[in-house]
Amino acid sequence: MTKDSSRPRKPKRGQTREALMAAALDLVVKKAPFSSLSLREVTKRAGVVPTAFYRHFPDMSALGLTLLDESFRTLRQMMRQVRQEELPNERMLRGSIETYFNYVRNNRAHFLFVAKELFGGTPTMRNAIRREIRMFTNELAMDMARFPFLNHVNAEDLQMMAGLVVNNVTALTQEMLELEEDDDYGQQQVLQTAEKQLRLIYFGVGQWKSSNASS
Amino acid sequence: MTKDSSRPRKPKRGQTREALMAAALDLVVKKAPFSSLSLREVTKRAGVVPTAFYRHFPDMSALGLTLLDESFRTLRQMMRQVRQEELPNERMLRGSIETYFNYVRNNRAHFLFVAKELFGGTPTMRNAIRREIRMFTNELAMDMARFPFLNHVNAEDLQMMAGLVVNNVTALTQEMLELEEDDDYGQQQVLQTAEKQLRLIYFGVGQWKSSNASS
DNA sequence: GCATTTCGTCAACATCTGTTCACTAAAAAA
DNA sequence: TTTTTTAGTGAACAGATGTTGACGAAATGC
Repeated sequence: MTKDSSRPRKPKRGQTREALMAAALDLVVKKAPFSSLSLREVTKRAGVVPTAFYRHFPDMSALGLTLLDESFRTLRQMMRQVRQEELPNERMLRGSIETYFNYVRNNRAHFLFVAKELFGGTPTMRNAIRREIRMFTNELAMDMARFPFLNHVNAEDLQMMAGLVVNNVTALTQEMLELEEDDDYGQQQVLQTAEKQLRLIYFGVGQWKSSNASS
Repeated sequence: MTKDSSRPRKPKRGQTREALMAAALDLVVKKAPFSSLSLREVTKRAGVVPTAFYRHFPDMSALGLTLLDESFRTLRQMMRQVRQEELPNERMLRGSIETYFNYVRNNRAHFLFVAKELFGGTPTMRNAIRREIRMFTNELAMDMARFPFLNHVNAEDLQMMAGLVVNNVTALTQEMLELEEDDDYGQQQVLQTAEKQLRLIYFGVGQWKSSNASS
């Protein structure tokens, strides 16, 4: 009986970790929130046996945190790049927005993952995400502090303004994620809305007087 | 053999439906998103046997939709009440905000449920929620259209402005829900931020000129 | 009063879950 | 090379899951 002399049935060795992460991300995109994925489901999609999972992660929540880290690592570096491009003014707005939303478009899976975990995840997960968002807010506030025309605005109010921007961009991102991947018209629509809304905020900021309580 | 002559072991009859809904809501608050609740879990907490579930709902997702309806029914009526209280101006802001956030505080469970389903739920669920939110946005835009000082703003831009407000209030609501129920300081903080942010938007709206494309 | 429908219980099923343990092929270290 | 460590497989477990069907008590209709 001619036994099959070549047996590279599992030629991939050392790539299982990445396969697991990709599988999980995939399932999140086209099925359910991460919190409701089962270990077996993920391993099945990754093409490995369930027990192989434990060679790479102690449990599902560890996978989740790793995925979260991956999601934000690339996002952070993009944000840094956007921030040091130009000094902000009304003209810069459009460019930044386009850069950001293009990034969202090209990293749909990661954003979907984060969006679903922002509320559906474990407390640990939720806190991690909120910490990142707060960090973005802080950085934005610091950037704004460097504008001459915002000199008279105190730190607390700068934080408030940055929060307003971040809240809105977050909401628009979620709106964008709900659209079909090929719905170019809808995406353009969201982008235009975003630009207008940020410009409106920009106007409001110009009118703001920090010291007022009720005068 | 003295048999127990009184056997009111399950004296509650006809209240199971409410018990199931309450149980589900309870579990959502202190455990996990609705999507990850199991039928057995819910019935156990409701104090009934799993099969009793089917007397009231065909499956879990039906329960979810009912819960969603309940959540929005009370919210809608409150919004209507707030809207017809006064004509909006800067002074009205504080009152409306307080009313709204008090309502959030008193209906924590329902809001938590909605927040977690907004992204974690099934497509059906998500669409239902987004439709409600869009309705609020539309109503707000219609209210704004009645202000004299917004006469020169076209319908599309009114929609955009209303969207900005709703986005932000939604985000702040979520922030509020993340706080402990007895964290009075934190809640007050969010409320103050909300007021400032809405006032800033109010300023921006005052500066807005609809017709401008780039001039 | 009796008949019927409503509504909850109980037992049982097939399926899926996370996790264990022993085993082995491949890769790295010696 | 030989040895050791790494990273996969496979069988098996106890428990939880959704759903079925037959049964009975309470509520309702007549």
